[in-house]
Amino acid sequence: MGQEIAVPPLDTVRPLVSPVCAGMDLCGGCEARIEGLCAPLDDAMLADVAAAGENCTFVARDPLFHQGDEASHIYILHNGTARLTQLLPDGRQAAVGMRFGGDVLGFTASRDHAMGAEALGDLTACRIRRPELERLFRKHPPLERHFLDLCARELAAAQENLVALGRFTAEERVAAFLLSFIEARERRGHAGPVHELPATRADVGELLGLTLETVSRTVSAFRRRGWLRAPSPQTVQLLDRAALVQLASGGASS
Amino acid sequence: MGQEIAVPPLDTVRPLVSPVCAGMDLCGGCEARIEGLCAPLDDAMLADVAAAGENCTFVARDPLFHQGDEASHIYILHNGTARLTQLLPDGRQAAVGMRFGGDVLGFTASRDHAMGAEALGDLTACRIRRPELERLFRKHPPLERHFLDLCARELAAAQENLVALGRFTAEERVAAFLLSFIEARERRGHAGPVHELPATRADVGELLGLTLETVSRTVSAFRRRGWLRAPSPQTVQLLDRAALVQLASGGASS
DNA sequence: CGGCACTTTGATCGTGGTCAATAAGTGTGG
DNA sequence: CCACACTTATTGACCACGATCAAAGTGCCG
Repeated sequence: MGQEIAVPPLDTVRPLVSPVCAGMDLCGGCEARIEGLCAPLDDAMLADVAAAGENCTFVARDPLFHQGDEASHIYILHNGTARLTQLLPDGRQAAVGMRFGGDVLGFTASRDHAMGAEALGDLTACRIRRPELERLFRKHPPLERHFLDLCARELAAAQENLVALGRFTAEERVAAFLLSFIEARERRGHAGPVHELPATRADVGELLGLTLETVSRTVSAFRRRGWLRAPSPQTVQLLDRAALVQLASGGASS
Repeated sequence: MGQEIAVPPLDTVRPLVSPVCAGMDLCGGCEARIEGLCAPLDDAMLADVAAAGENCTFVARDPLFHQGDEASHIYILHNGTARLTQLLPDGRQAAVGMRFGGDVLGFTASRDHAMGAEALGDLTACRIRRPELERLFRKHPPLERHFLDLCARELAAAQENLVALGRFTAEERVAAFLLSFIEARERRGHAGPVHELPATRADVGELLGLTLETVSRTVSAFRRRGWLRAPSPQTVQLLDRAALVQLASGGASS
């Protein structure tokens, strides 16, 4: 937003799983401190935020909150992965995104959560009551500005995803997902060439508007083309990132 | 956001074309003053905002700004309709949403606009330079809060649309579009049973991730079922709103 | 009247969904 | 240690929704 804040440089693909500016460590102990990303947050403020937060832990498939619950807290993820989902009246389920250490969840303008959040694997977070957050906003105006930046970035990410869901083929979506996921992990310091995928094929399908079979077939196709290895179904290693980037960006030269 | 602000009551469908809380008149002369919607904005602040704005007018298909342009201004729409679009490298185009009087366009955290905006028909707006907006934020902290609310609502709307694009059938999308569009117009005081649609079938298709032929066929199907009338291709009148709502909400009982 | 942009409708095709069978992995209890 | 149940992944066969290609039809403006 204001102040000519630079967009992180390593964003080669649309942020399909998590907004760009994640990883601004709001209350210490987050898995990744990303330096120089957004507004510099001063230590006194961070200490206040940390003091206001209540730590909590979750295991795989624990809900952080349910769709329809009153939005009484916001959550700041420390370690682990979560996903945001919405359930339709007839039982169809869609996922809106994945969130990682440093991301903020459950910050909404409406009284209730329009979507639920659940942990994918072990997860630690801290949560802050909404009235407490309002108090922090009043005490530290830059914090409110920080949330405005966060919100604007999440919005931009969601709008890019709209384009992907509206116009991308299955292969383009899976490529975009893999790249976006791996970049989000790398940005948080997970360097290894082999990446653990904390989501089932069904989870990925819900995120991309595809069925689990299509996700499986598409990953297999990428494997056959030598674009990636999958030592196990839950791990991936990219072998030809350029080919995937080409696909994932709505490739001009296909 | 904070302060227990009520979500507008007349929202029966997901806001597919425009975020819920549009229509908060930021600089006078807007086609619709919507009372009591969000934070009450005090007159001195509104006067300052109005003074900072520069009025501008557009005709059909004029660009307000292009994808990739530097985000030097934000735009507050007064009258008319605009749409946000993104062009993919290979020429595919997607639309992210439609915007109406009272909506804010072009407010982004990155230096450049990730998407373009164009007028659909005659349009009046006022634009404010970013540095000027920053100055207003400092002078009127509630204005910054107002933008945070706006942004959070736009985010929620975009995320709902993600679910629609990921999981809805063609008929569900078209139904959701028609309802959302008509509700947005009604909320701005356009009461009549017959609504002018300032978008071609191709425009609607780009918004919904469908082709123009599918949009046309779907509208025809609704017409045959007696759910709507279309005195001309560019006008619609709903005859059975309940049936459309049923479809558009991801109907449990189909 | 001609030209043009948009819409409608039809015919056909293809991507991705659905249904189903098998395989592989994981944890539990005998 | 293996048998068993259970979850997840993979692959195949088939199908359907919506895309694509094509041809009229309609309204508007010069």
